[in-house]
Amino acid sequence: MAQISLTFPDGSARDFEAGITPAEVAESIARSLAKKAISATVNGAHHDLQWPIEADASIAINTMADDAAALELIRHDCAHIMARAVQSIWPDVKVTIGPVIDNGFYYDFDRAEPFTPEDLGEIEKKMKEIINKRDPVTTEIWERDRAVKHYQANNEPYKVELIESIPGDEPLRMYWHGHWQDLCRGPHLQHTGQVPADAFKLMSVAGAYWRGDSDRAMLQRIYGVAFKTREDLKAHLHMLEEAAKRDHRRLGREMSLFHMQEEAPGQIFWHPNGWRIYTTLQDYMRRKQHADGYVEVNTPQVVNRTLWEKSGHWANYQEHMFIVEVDEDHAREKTINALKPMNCPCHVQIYNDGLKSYRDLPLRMAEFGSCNRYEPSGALHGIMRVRGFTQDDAHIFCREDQIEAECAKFIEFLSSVYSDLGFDKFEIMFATRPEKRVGTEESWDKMEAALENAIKLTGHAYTLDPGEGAFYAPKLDFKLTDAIGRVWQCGTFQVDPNLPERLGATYVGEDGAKHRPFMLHRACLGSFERFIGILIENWAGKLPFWLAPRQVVVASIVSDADDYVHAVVDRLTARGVRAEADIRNEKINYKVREHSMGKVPVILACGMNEVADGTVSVRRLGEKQTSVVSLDSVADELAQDALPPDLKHKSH
RNA sequence: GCUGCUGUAGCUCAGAGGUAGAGCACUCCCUUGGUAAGGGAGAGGUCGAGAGUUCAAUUCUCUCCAGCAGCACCA
Repeated sequence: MAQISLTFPDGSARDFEAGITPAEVAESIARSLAKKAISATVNGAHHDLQWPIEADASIAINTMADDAAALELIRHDCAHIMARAVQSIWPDVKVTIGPVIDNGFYYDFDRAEPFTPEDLGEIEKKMKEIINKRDPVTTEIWERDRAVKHYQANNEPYKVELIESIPGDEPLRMYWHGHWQDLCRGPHLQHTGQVPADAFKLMSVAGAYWRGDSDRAMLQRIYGVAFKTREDLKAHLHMLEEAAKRDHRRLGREMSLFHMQEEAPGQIFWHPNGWRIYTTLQDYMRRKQHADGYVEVNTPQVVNRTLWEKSGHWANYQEHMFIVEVDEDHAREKTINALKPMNCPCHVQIYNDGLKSYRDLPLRMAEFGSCNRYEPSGALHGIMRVRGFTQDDAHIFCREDQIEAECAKFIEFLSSVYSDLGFDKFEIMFATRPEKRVGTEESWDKMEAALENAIKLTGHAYTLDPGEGAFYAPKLDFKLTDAIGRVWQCGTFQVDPNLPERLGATYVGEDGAKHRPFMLHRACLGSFERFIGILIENWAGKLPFWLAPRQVVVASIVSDADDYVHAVVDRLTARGVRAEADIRNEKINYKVREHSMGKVPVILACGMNEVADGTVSVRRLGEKQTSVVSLDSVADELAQDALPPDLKHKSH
């Protein structure tokens, strides 16, 4: 037997016979280690204890103390145990795949009847039984024909299809959890009892297409979460509750920001409070863009189909457009229009009106463009994914040699906006030429180099996203991270040589000849609607003072202070602070509770002491402490707080 | 769009084959209270829409609409 040398984490090495398994290695070190072992890391790869090692390697034996390995195995074994439980309750259910995902796992089943919430409880119970059996997990490599025949005989067509899609030179690995068998690349735990029986929970069942293809069968996917300990599970469930409390749909209702109703699906009825956030944000963006050299325009909502035919939207985007047919009696025919789903074709119309010189470039044309897209009903989600929205859209018309500078300028712009809005962390995805594309290699080289150099110029890190560019040019996507670690793609910067071509945009160059400009599509927030949703969830409704729809409530403690309350409100209003009076016949406790729950950042309480001294009692949201301060200094402080960040920077 | 679930008062939800109930919110009265719910009274609903079964439907069935979760989509 050949000898191999295995190197341990402490740097020591020992010789073993080739073909030894990590389980045997662990056994040779200590009995107790062999019992505790769950898997091995061999040459950096996650390795089953039962897989033989044939050559020299580095090896580490993993136990439950190794978080990454432990969680992966627990979740993966949980998926198998769930599938086994399902098949033991309903033997005719067909199994497919069951991978590990963030915090848990899922498994897709084919079953005629839907799983109900009660079914999930029953499955959980069965899973616990299986875990308590401590059935050994075993594995074998099978010949392809044998595996196919096996699954054909067992009426598991999805497994047959899976096998057929695995390349011929890859070994097919089978796993058994007790008598239950599954095709799986592994690794797995040693026995089912290593899965903590009190640290998993089946969460939900939902449809999912077989192989992610909407033309294929709809399967039933059961989602579960699994952890090492019951405490971890409880912490996770608690976190989900906290996340649900930030849900912008819930906060939108509680704070009376907006509502939606079924006569206008996917469109928003903005209430005064919500619209104040919207206009404050829009005013801010307008100032920022103006300061950055943009001109602002506005273009039509309803545009004849002929323009969409020219732009290519009619051919490529029609199913997402609201079509408006106007029956013009006198014309004896219908005029077909579409609500604009994007602003770009209209911006080219403004560009095309009159001759443009190279001296006009770069021309940065911005519009808070209201767009309508007929999104599939299942895609709608609160104000985050809607059918009517407004983009902070702009198109920069420029020469090819200006792309790099414009791109760098935009990255700086976006970085400053995100930081003003409370997002310090964002990521740049650089999407390069896809397989199906138009244009010469030389032009792709230039466009990609321009974007890459621009990023480098700004000193930001970026992630390459190969092959994900548009068919005509590369692009950058900007993803920000919110307060609870979720990632949102909002900003985008897209080079476009295509649309100017289609719509015949030109400029007169230094040589007196006509040239084709490039068009750079760019957005920072994406859509105001979605971005406000993100802001609400990021701040859990407690928006920074300058963005808060209701900034100050001045509350009377006794009604003799009512006149003073009004005077305080007037004083603050004059200083640009959004202040309102609460002189209702309620106790101060009641008022404090209500406005705290309404997420009003500052409550100023006024009783007879304050009236006498010309002071107010200040209570800031989230703080129990109050302080009595002179009205003059509070007015100064709040007036300063109410300034949007761009104006604040100036005044310092 | 697909699969499943849901739709009852402004909100959160209970309910039953015989045309509905709670808490909070709302209105009025009492109370003037010092930092997260003072007390009392009152008003408020075509039970998502349409059709069917039935003596009778908000309840059962079907269709549609909308919402929720996930999938697919996001040129």
